[in-house]
Amino acid sequence: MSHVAQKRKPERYEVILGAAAECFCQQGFAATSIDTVAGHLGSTKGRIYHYFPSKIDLLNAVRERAMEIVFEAIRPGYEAKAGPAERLALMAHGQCYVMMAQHAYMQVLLDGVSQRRYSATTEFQRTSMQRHLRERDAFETRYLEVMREAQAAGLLRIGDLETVSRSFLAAVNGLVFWYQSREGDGPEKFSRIADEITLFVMQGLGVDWTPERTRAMHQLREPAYV
Amino acid sequence: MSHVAQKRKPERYEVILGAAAECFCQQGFAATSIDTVAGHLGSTKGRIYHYFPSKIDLLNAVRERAMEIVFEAIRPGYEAKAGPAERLALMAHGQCYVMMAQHAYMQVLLDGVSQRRYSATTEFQRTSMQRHLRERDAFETRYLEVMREAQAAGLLRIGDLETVSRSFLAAVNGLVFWYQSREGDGPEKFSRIADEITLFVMQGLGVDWTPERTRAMHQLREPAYV
DNA sequence: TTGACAACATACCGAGTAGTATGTTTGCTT
DNA sequence: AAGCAAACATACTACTCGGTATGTTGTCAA
Repeated sequence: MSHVAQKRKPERYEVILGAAAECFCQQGFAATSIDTVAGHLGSTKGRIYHYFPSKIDLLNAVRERAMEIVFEAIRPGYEAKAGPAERLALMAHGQCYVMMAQHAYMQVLLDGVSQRRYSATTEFQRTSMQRHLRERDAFETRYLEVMREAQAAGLLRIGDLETVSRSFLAAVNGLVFWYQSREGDGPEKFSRIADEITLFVMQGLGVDWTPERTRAMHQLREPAYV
Repeated sequence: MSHVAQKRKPERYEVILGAAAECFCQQGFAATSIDTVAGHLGSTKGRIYHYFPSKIDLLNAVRERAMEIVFEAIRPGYEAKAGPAERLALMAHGQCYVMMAQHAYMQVLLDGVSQRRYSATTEFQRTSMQRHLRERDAFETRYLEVMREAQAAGLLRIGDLETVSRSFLAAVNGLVFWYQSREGDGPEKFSRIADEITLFVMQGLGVDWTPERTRAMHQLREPAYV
C-alpha cells in the first residue's frame, strides 16, 4: 500500500500515465474505467492500483505532467532575449506545437477547465485541485506579463487585455479540439500549422506581424524541439 | 411508452431540457445521473423518461436545441446586406453573445466535440451522431462562405483559410470555457465582451477593423437581441 | 537457498445507476 | 359522473465500476 511508484520500474509509471492520458482523452474521465486503462495496457487493475492510489489521483498525475509539458513548451519564448512581440509569438508557437505533438495530455488538461465539482471530493482532492488552479493561473500570468510589456511599448491595438488574452489562449488551446493527428504528421506539419495560428493571434493583438518576423523568430529559439 | 413529448404539457419538455443542459454543463454527461436531473427539477426519473426514451436521447435533444440557438445567433450577420467583413463581424458578435447568454447549452454543445465514441452505441445513435456532425459542418461552412468572399475581395492577410477559420471559431467558442456569469451580468456586458472578441478575431484575419466599424456594424442588425 | 519485498493478477464487495414495470393521480372529454 | 389516457411517482432489476483483500510470481540481497 505504498504507491511509491518509483523504485524498481519507474518506466512503468510513465507507460501507465500515457495510457491513462490516451483513454481520458478519447472517452473523458468519467466515462473511462480503470479496467479500460488496464486493457489498454494489456494488464489488469492490479498494476494501476499498485502505482496510483485512486482514479482521481491518476487523473491528477496526468494533469500535472501535462502542466509540466506545456510550461516547458512556452519556456524558450518566455526566456528569450528579444522584444515582447517576438517572445509572445515564440510562446504561442511552442504551445501550438505541443498541442499537436502531445495531443492526449493537452486534451486531458483542457477537459478539466470546466470542472466545477466541489461536491463529493475529499479535503485532499480539493487541495490538489486548488494547486492545479494556481498552476493554471501562473501559466496565464506568464502570457500576461509579456503582453503587458507589449502593451506598454504601444505595440497592441486592443481593448481590455484581460478579455483579449483569454481569446488569445483560446485560439491556441482550441487546437486540441479540431486537430486530428494523421499518420504522416511530423514536426514540419506541426510547425507549419503553429506558424499559421501564431500569425492569427499576433494579428489579433493588433501587432503588425509578417512572415519575415516569423522566420526571424525561429532563429531565436534553440535548434530542436522536443 | 410514446415519448411524444408534445401533447398537453409542451412547456415541461422545455424545462427538462433546460435542467439537463444545466446539469450536463456543470458535471459533464457521464457524471450526471438521471436522478440528478430529476432532483434539479424537483421530480423523479419517471417524468424524464416520460419525455425522453433514454439518457443519450436527452443529450442529443440538448445538443440539437443548442445547435438551433447558435444557428439563429449567426443568422442576422449571415443574411445581412453588407460587405463580407461586416457580415463576419456580426456573425462573430452574435455567436459570442449567445455563448454567454445561453452558456449551459453552448457548453454542452462544445463538450461533445471530442466525442469519438463509436463503440457501444446503437445504430440509431450512430446516425444521430452523424447528423449532428453534418450540422456542425454546415455551421462551419456558413463562416467559410463569408470568409472566402472576404478573401476573394482581398480583405484578409492570412495563410491557409482552413486553419485560420478554426482558430477564429476557437477564439469565439473559447468563451464558454473561461466566462463565468455573474449576478449583475446582462446584455450590455455581453455585448461589450463580444465587441472585444470580435475585434480580436477580425484583426486576426488581417482585416483593418476599428471601433468605428464596430459601431457601424451594430446599425446593421435588428434592434434587439434574443 | 532463502527469506523478504516488489510487482503484479484474481476474486470479490458494495455503491451507484440506467432502464423498466407497475401503481397512482390529474385533467379532459362525452 | 364516469371513463380514459396523459402525466407522472414508486419500487425494483440488472449491471457497471471503484476500490480492496488476498493470492502468486519474480527478483535481489545476505
